[in-house]
Amino acid sequence: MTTGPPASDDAPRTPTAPPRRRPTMKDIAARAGVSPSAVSFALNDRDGVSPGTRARIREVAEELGWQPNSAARALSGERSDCVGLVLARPARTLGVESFFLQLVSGIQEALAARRVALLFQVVEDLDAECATYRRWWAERRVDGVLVVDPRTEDPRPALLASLALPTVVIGDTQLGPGTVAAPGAGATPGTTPPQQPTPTLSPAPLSTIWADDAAAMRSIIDHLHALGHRRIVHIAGLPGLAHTERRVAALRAEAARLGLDARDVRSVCTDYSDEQGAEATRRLLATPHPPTAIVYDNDVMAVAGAAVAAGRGVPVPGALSIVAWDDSPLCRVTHPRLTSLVRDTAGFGRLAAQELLSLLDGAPTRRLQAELPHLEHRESTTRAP
Amino acid sequence: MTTGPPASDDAPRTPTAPPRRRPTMKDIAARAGVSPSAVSFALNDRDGVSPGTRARIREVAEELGWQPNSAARALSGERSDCVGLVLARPARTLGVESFFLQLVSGIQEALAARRVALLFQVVEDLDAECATYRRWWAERRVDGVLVVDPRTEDPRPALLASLALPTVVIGDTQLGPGTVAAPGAGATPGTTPPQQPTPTLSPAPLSTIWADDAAAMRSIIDHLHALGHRRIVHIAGLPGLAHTERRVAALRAEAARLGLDARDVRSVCTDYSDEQGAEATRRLLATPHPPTAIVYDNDVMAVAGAAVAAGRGVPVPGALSIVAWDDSPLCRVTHPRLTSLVRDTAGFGRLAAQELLSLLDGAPTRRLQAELPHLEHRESTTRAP
DNA sequence: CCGTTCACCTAATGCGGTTTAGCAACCAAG
DNA sequence: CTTGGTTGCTAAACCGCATTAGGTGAACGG
Repeated sequence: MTTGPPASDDAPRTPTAPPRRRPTMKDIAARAGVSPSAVSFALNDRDGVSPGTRARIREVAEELGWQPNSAARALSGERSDCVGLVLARPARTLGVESFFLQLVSGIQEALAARRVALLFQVVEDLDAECATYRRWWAERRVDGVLVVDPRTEDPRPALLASLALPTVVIGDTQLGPGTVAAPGAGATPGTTPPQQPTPTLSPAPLSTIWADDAAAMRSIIDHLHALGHRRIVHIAGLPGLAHTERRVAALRAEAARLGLDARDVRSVCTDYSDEQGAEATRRLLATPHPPTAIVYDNDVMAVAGAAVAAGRGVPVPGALSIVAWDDSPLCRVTHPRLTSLVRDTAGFGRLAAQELLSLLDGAPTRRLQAELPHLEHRESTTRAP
Repeated sequence: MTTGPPASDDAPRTPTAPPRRRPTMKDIAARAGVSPSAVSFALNDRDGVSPGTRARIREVAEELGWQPNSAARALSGERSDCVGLVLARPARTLGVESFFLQLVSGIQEALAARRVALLFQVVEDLDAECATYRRWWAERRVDGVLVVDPRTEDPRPALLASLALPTVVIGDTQLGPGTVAAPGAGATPGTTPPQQPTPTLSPAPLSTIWADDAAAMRSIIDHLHALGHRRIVHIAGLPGLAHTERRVAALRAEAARLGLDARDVRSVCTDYSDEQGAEATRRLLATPHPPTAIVYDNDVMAVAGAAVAAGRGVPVPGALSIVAWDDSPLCRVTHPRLTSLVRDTAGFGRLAAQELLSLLDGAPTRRLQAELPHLEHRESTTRAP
């Protein structure tokens, strides 16, 4: 025995209790009368074991309730069966959005099926997020990571590539409509143009799950335009985020297409907090020609905005139509209930996690498009006054 | 073989890039001209190394950017530097409450300081939660766990005790005021042999962080009572949860103390969802003698209830006062803003995580009381009509 | 002056798996 | 009856770290 002190931390100390030592493959081997290697082969579906022996080993393993020691696996197998997710949001905006827990819930569904665990970390900012990746990499904690809130100038893909951590970006770092075939993903080596020195030569696979924000924005604007709205403001989220920029660009493009004035149809950026959503709404309603419709980039700001309107005596939807990007129970508890863009967030997470598992299996990188969201018409939108 | 191609997953494939193999202690040893054991001693602050050598080794480790391989540590050191948190909530009620992300955020603060990671899992129900603990135990994934949403009849403490997993229960399984010293910690009902020599010999340490729900409920009821309210309904959460039962009991006791009729002051259980919160409110307002004040067990139901009142033309707080248990931005975006019970949820999580770390260090189990919450008076409560 | 202690370091072992090399038995072919 | 190739298994090395048992030289005490 290597443990000098008689009782190590979680060894069974009570002699009365049944020995609760976790069974190892050696135990199985002894019980089945074979060598540990045979057990390893049998349980990992590798050949070199006869069907009969395999069955017997499986039986004993079952009987003993054996489960692989993840640390030992990680040490020799070079994989930890663990993926990471870092959420970098200032504490202030934490915990109000329904988005993340839904996303995580979907992610887990996909991971659980493969016995892969999720390492989760909440940090304050992007620097801390990068530090977390470095630490996870150095400690071999994770096999890959899921990246959320991609930005227009995002250091993370390059960092993760240099760390050789398989990655799935949830959302898209690209501004364009996303029809380009896997530009940053390092699709096939050899054809890399020399202009981009390192990023194309990515040592780590990186896939992207993208949502067609432009199409979604079009559907919202078309809906409002059809209702006669001509002054529409988009209260956006954090300006650095790629999807914010995409939505802003999409709004501008759509306004141009419809021949609407850029002063009447525009975006205002916020930090996603209820305070800034309310403040922006207050400012807009105080202008001489207030918008007749406001599109909010999340549910919390939409609810906050609706409250501001109510507080100022601006009837919704009579004088102001409201659309929330992202549905949640919040949008249904207000009065009137908010028209909102419904996305299958859990499904989004599931898709991302499945893609990461594929990458870990060696599948080629991809750009996957998430299901198109749809606009759920409720009472907060109506004809322009 | 897990990977078809000969190159292993994270071996440096690009000759141009610097060899990105993670440095090991052996590398440090070679570079510092000592044996690997000396490196281990030096980096773990064990004696047996001279100050000079120790400094040199530290320097080299720093220079190489060495970080311990968590798998190897876990394998030999018997600790994974990882703790687990399982959230068992039906998907429907997920992601609306602000509570969990705040809690997790606080937990991480405490864990990050000690380089302990958090394994996070969202599951559907209690059975799945228990299965997760078993799996984590079998796979040696975690050194300990944080348990949330304790119930009155809770199988988890016994399970975790039998698995010898150090545990901190966030909230309290007890119904009473909580002065009893950790009674349910080591009791394993089924396996207790008749001799039973030492009941204090608990197989796994279990600490509890408890919040004084009774005092909190008293402060709310006293506030409402002082405002003249005599018909007060408490729209509670899930009936199985210990804190729900505590609040219900506290309400009953307080009503008795104030000499209020149990038909006028009572609790109604829900599942925390906005739907049930709204439905309960609707039913209450339709009775011949509707309550003049409602206390909601979470923010989402409170907002939903306020919306129902608004929809039915019941002025808040004119005809109905509303109190939300747990503050969040939600309570500030409604109109009027909701009076709510403010707790330091992140602090709660921090405390729990610190306690778990203490347990892992071998500290004795404790019952810690969380900071008392306070009632934030806003516009949703006023004198009874 | 020699045995003992002590400080400092090295060698070796084990954690629980995976993986490669090797070995015995069996079968078909020569 | 030997040869060569499978088949089915075992032995052994290894992953990166912690730990324990040795082993060396210097200081020390008698």
